[in-house]
Amino acid sequence: MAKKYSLDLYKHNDFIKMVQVKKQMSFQQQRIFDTMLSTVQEMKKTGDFIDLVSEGELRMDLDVFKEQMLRGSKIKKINRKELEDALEAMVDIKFKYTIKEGNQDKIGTFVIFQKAEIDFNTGEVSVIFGKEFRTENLLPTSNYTALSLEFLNTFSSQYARLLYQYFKMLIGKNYNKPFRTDIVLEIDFIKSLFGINEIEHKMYTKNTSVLLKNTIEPAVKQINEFSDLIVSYDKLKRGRKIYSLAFEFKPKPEYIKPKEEEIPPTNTTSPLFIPEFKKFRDFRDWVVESYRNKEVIIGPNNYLYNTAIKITSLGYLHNVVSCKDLDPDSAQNLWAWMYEHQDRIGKINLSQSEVLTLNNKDRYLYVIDQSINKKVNVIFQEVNILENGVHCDVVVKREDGEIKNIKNYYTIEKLMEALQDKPLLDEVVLEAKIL
DNA sequence: GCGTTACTCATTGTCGTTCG
DNA sequence: CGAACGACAATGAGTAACGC
Repeated sequence: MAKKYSLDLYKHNDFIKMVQVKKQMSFQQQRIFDTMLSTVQEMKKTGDFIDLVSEGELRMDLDVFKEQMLRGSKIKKINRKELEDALEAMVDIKFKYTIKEGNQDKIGTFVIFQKAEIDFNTGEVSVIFGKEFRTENLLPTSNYTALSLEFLNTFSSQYARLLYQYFKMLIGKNYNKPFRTDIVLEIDFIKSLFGINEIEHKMYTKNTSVLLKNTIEPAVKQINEFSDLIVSYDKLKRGRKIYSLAFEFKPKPEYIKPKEEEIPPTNTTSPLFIPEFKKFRDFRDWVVESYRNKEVIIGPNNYLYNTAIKITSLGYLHNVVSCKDLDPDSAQNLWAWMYEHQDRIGKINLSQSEVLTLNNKDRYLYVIDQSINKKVNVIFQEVNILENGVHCDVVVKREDGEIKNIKNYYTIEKLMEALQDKPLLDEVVLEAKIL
């Protein structure tokens, strides 16, 4: 087992230590314990936390503490009675231990918090640790992951709390780049994770299926229902014996989004309706006003198909790919082009095929018409780039209005060379054939 | 704020089934 | 055959919602 999980163990050790402490707590005690940890984390985040832990005392801000108590909980307000209960629950937390190493054979218990006090005048929650309790066991949480009280407090199953925190630790802080999204856990490991032992939970040690049904199953159900994770698992069997569970856990899609979410609002929330302008001046003023700090067009004439242009806060055109403002001449040309192609404004999610089609519509191609075996001019309608990204199919219109296809003949590069603004007469540029 | 009620969770246990 | 599984029930503890 040590071999199998060696990758994670250094991180897990801290966590397991924590869990073993936690498993001895009642549900309420777990809640208050987590509240305390997240208060510390929250204060560290805002820089308000003064590290007094080495002296065996911890001071927390009462408002932050209350805020954390409320997170994810159904209660709307914390009153004095609830604070009293919380303090009582805290001081009641004990840790039982057994040592059996070499000559040593001891059992014992110690309190984790000797004293917990709220001073309403200074607005402080102060906690004094029991002498035996090593504070480094308490605080590693801040190193592996931020507690998600929001979700933790929606769970009514204590195993859901433990399992969820375990997965969160493996995923890490970044939803988009999870540290891990799957793990195989041996049943013995799960028992230690949940703090299940032979003396206190006979049936869970005797009968694995009962263990799974009563602990893992409801925990996974609650995590899937209430939290930001989706969890599934497979039972791995040796013969009939379940020896391990293979878990898969991923952030729910709606929580991975933030990156994508940032782009659409800046790009597509632009005015949906684009008025037609008869005067260039009006057009330009409207575009600058509507698209300030936003991308306005993609792949305009003479630019690469994926080059997006945006309007800077000062109203200048700015090439997003090269990160440069356009020089005055280019800007003037592009403004003129945009005025001609007003339907392109705001469409910034176009594919290469769409950009080339829109940019070249109604230009001319000079080809051989096989049906009459003559060279003719046809009008470019549409291009579809093939999967290889090099060749393309082209849709053209004959003079009589009939639509024809040129399949897989042109490369994109050759097509661009072949397209002309005016009909050609005698020169043969290329020998593309239409049937 | 208090007591009642309904519900969920945690744990143990029984019993029949299945598969090695 | 027997070990392990799985369905189901019983029980106590804890919690939330409700009405007074």
